Amino acid sequence: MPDTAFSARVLSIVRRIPVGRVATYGDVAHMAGRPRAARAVGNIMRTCHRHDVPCHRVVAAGGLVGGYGGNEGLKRSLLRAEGLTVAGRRIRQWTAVRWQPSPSRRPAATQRTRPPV
DNA sequence: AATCTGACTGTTG
DNA sequence: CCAACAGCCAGAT
Repeated sequence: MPDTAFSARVLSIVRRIPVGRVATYGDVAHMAGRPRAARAVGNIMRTCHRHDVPCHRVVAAGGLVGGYGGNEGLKRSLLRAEGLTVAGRRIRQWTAVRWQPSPSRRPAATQRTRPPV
């Protein structure tokens, strides 16, 4: 994947997603400044094989697991290994595990690093 | 520059 | 709930 400003922003954002939390392709696109580039984010994830980028924490809209290079089972396993519960293609406790870097004005105080199990 | 390709998404039937 | 469709976007040809 090329070394563009967009992909660099996307990668740095994905790297910040905490263990046990997830963000949608659209969320990442929005954080990267391209609200409608969800599909492009998916393409970046698809071609990013860096071990320091937790691409399995980037999921589809509505709490769906989404794709993973034809190995969605592995993606589910990785998410479960981080404490998430996955039923079929859907992630449980969706609103609780969805990562939002700045939900309000006091991120640190309200921010939860791990889901309430 | 034009076209094709999807780890996407919202709408519609 | 599922499938088809139509937008959308960055990257690769």
